[in-house]
Amino acid sequence: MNTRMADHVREALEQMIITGEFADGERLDEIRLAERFNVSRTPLREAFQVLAASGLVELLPRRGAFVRHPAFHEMIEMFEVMAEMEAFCGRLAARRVTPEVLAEIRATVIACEAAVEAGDTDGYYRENERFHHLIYTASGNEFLAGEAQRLHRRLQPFRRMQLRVRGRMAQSLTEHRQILDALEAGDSVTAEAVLRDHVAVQGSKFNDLIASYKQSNLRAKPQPVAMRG
Amino acid sequence: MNTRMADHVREALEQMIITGEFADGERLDEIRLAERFNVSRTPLREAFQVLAASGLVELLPRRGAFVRHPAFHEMIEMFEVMAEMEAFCGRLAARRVTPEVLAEIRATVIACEAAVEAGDTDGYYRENERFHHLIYTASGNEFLAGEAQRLHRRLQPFRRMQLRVRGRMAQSLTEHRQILDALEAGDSVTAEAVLRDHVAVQGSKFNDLIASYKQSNLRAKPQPVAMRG
DNA sequence: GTCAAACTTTTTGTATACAAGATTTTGATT
DNA sequence: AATCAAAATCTTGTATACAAAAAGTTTGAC
Repeated sequence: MNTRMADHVREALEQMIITGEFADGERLDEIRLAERFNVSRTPLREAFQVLAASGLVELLPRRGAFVRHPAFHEMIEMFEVMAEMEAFCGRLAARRVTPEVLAEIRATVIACEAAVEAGDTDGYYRENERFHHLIYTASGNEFLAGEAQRLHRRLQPFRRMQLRVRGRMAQSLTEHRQILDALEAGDSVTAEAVLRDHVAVQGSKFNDLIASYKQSNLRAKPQPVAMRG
Repeated sequence: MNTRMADHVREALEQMIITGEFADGERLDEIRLAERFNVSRTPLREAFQVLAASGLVELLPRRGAFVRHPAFHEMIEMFEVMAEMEAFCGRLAARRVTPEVLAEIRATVIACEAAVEAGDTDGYYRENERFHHLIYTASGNEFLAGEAQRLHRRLQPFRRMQLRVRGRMAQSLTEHRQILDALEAGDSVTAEAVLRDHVAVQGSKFNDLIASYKQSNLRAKPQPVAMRG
């Protein structure tokens, strides 16, 4: 357990930002937040530094901390990178995955099947997270796994939007099974290709994403180019 | 110009860590460093948070900030990811590069040729940095470019070690030219493949890296597994 | 009514103070 | 001499104080 207030505050703010509690460009008021979390400004400002490092807020010197939601094109860019990272994980995993991790992956696919049959979206979401996390681990490259997990986390809210689309869960499951098969067969080419398509935003997924992005409160407000970094 | 002491201190510490001024596992003494930089502990600690976020130091609650050099296998993992990111940049760049950026890339290759002929290692190093940075930009994916640059920066000292190896500069240059040709031809397959091999640590490069790693003062001290994250 | 200069209020960045948790030292005991 | 516990010392984490910069407000000239 971590006893540092700064860490606690960082986690809380991170969650608040990711769940869209602040509008894009909104200033994080040190004094109000300090009161709200019952801490002084010192740990709060330490939290700001970390949030800025992960890109969730932008620190303008002598102006303050401003929350920064990705513009639509930035989100597309992030998904493009995510797809490639997962594809790479899959390629490595097909060669390196251990029997233990493979067994765990198999278990999540079975759990996903159950969730789809039960129409349990939350359950599916949870198992889906576990599936992807395991793919990262299976790559046998801890650094890669860490980076993939970091980006995955960043995209969490947008992925959640996506899963709500009708029929998306069933299609996702089919792909999970294909990936599992490829890993079991040691087929790195298929594992890579299916994972890339699984994550990439293309075809009808693109239009679905536009729709959910517009509805969400994680939109970036359109701004003159000059104001953006 | 940034007037914040915290930022200045962060940059200075970053450079000191990257250039091997601290041993792996060494504790960063807040009081001594505060005196050295002529600041109080507050901005110093803000700098620590950012350094921790980028993995340069590890923050152990109520114990302090400890510098963290990558173990050899971690460095190999980072290069594996770097190779893949650059390969991806190359693939995208072959399709998306603008005439302006392509012209700049051409210019760096010419400058690299001059540096090799003059035996100017520093000059080559500088142009090499510019070349890779331009490849990232050419991908047309700003997020990808940012992440690639971040990792590139992290690997900076190890790459520098590598370039000192005899004959390495000339081989690097040949590959730069091949990459440029592929981009001009819009040949994404070749651009991707050559860039991957260009960055990847394999074959004789692996042995060279072992040698320079051992000599450098960026080694991680071997530790019982339990003590590592 | 508009604009800008001067003043006021807020807010940031940094220093300092202090409590609580680690670490080291000391000294007693075996 | 080795071991352990209590005391002393050092460090971290947080609160608070304060100077300087930014934002907001008033006043006055045109």
